[in-house]
Amino acid sequence: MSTVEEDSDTVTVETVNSVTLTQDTEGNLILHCPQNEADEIDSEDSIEPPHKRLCLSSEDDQSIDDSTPCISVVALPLSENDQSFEVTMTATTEVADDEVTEGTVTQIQILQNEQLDEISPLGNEEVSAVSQAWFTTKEDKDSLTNKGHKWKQGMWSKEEIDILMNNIERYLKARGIKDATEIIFEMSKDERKDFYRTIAWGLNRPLFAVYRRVLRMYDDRNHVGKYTPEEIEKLKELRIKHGNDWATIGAALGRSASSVKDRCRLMKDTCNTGKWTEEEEKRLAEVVHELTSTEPGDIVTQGVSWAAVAERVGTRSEKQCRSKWLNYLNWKQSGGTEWTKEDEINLILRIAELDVADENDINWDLLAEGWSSVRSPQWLRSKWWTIKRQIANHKDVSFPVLIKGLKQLHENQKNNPTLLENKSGSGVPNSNTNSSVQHVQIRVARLEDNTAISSSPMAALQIPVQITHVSSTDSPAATVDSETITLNSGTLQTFEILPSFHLQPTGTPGTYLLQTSSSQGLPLTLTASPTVTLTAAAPASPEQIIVHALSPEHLLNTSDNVTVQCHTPRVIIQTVATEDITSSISQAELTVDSDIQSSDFPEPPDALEADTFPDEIHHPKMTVEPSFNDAHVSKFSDQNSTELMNSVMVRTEEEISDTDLKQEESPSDLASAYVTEGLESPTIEEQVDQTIDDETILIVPSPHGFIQTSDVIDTESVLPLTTLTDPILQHHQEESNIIGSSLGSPVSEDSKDVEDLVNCH
DNA sequence: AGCTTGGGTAAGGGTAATATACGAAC
DNA sequence: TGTTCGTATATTACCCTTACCCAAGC
Repeated sequence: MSTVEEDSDTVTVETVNSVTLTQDTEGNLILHCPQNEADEIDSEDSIEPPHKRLCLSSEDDQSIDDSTPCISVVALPLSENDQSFEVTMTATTEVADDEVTEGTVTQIQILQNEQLDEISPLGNEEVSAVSQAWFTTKEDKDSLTNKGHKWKQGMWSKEEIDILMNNIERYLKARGIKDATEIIFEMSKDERKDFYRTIAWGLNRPLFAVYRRVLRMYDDRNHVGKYTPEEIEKLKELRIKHGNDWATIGAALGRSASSVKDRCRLMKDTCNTGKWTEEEEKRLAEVVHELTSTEPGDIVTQGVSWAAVAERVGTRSEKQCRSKWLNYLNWKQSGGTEWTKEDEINLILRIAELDVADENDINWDLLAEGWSSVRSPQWLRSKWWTIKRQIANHKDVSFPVLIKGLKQLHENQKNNPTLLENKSGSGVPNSNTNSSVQHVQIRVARLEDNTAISSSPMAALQIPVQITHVSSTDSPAATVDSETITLNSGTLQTFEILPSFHLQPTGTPGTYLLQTSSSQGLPLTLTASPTVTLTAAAPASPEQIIVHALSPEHLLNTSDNVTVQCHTPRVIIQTVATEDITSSISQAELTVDSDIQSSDFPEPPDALEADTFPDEIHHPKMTVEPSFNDAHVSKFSDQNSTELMNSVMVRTEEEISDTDLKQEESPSDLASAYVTEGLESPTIEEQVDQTIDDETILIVPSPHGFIQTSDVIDTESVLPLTTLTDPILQHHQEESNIIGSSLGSPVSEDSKDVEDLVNCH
């Protein structure tokens, strides 16, 4: 296991078997690693594996700063024979630029068990106590709560699912089992003895919740989709025949038990659909008040047995009753007022004031209290959901960042009422907040390997690419001409983090489609022949895209001229060579000396849920050499003895601007700059205009990506290649309403936003 | 016998995405 | 008057928790 010299920037890391990084509810990154050999002996048959905590802290910070990522190390039990090593970055840390102290150097501290409590009283114990205990009763939970334990409830995040899938994958690998369904559905309890406990590692969820989640995920009769009329008919018959034996009904229908149970809940022989009659509404109100012992006019949002209500109402299902009551009737009855734009702004501000790190921490009951235009806490939450969706990548943005972006959005609208007037004048309703959304999307993407790439001769050429996707729409302060969108300081910008992307082979050797997740259609193609070419696929967005290509060293060494071409208009491509970073900052070198294959790069959640697991996992050993500057955690491959260094950073646009200008002024400084050919160079003015805002570019690690902080890449290391004019914008002006139709992604929404704004002028 | 472990079931509150209805503007 | 389009409302597939149960092992 690793040791640390705390009095310097350096870190000595010994070989570790396996490490998984996860994130707890406090936002801490938890690095899970197996026992080392000594530990394994010590801990044999012991109840708790040894725990080690890796803490990332800023050299000059006084305390644990909010902006400082904290990495915790927790020992993760693996099979005894497994000496392999794997680093999986599964947590995301987002650090607002303005919270970052420039020049901070982050150290790694790896502390032994006895020191854990000094870092976090909850920390590791919390993880094990919650996720390793099977508890479902209220008493069990109360007991844990009283002991100070907290755990996550509600919907599983993408990160959690990634951790879970990763754990399962490792469990399977360690036991040479190909298919998890063998364990879940075929093995006896005894045979799968430690399965759930093992895969629950790193998840701050009750074991029971993990169990439920796994069953759902692997049940191929789940997620079957909409029920056909034929299925409904058959379901009715089966219901009569088998009553509430959901397992039997489900088996007969090829659906999961919970699915048929849920579907039956929606069916009532006497159920009406569509608009509620006055009579029905009256009845619903009477029943609700009667069953809750309340008076007409009282606000009732909780403690209602909707099944009982539906029973009494007679013509509606429990879901219909609940929905009608919470979203309309109760509010109407109690003399509620209409929801206005001011309410919307108010909601954002109020949520911001709560200063919660996680949306799950919002107390909607409290928030809704005494707010006459709020129909119910549940309604308010759904309202929040629609507001949230103004941010295209809201799912991939941390909550604080999202709030910040929304605040900016609305402040801008407030400060620029002409924006709304203009929009109104051009036929766009003011209330259509979506059309005024402006985005700056920032992401740190990871190189996603896959089987197809692995089998390709070009697979070895793995180029970690950081993409900073800056999408900003126009504002009255901005100038729009036929070729460019120039952003002035008044321009509203919202930052978002794009999710991970994958490299998809196109069939042309060395050419990959750079594919983002389903909701993120980033129109870029990465061509990796001996050169690296980034090509925008049409239709591109009228946004700025800043691409940081972090070239593996072997690539740099073997190819002097890495060419980055971007045919997307107004795309700023910045390549960041590993050595640039190395020379300019203190950093860790992560050396890989055994294979890592596609299996080390988990499939996206969708694919995971479809049970697509790699058959083999290779665990390269890793050495971390001195001066691990920051939280650098990467995926590695030695397929070509590649030493990869991925880094994550937080930069301001000013920094980028500086760099860009520097680049313009002294091209000779481009020690590792890659020449761009046939591309239009941006004017300095453009660059300044684009970056004059004191806005923050937040670049955060994607799950399985890398961690970064502000000082990882300095201005010297980011080398702009070019900016281009925006053909898409031209396209917009030539034939509007076409853009984005084939993308169906937030990018296309962005395009539309710009289009709307352009039309205003 | 009683407790613990490792599940298992049903009920029902809830979420998120989509479909549909509605109404205002053109 | 008809069409279009944005919004509100309704629907529904799926998610998650709670409460309770059970059997085997200790």
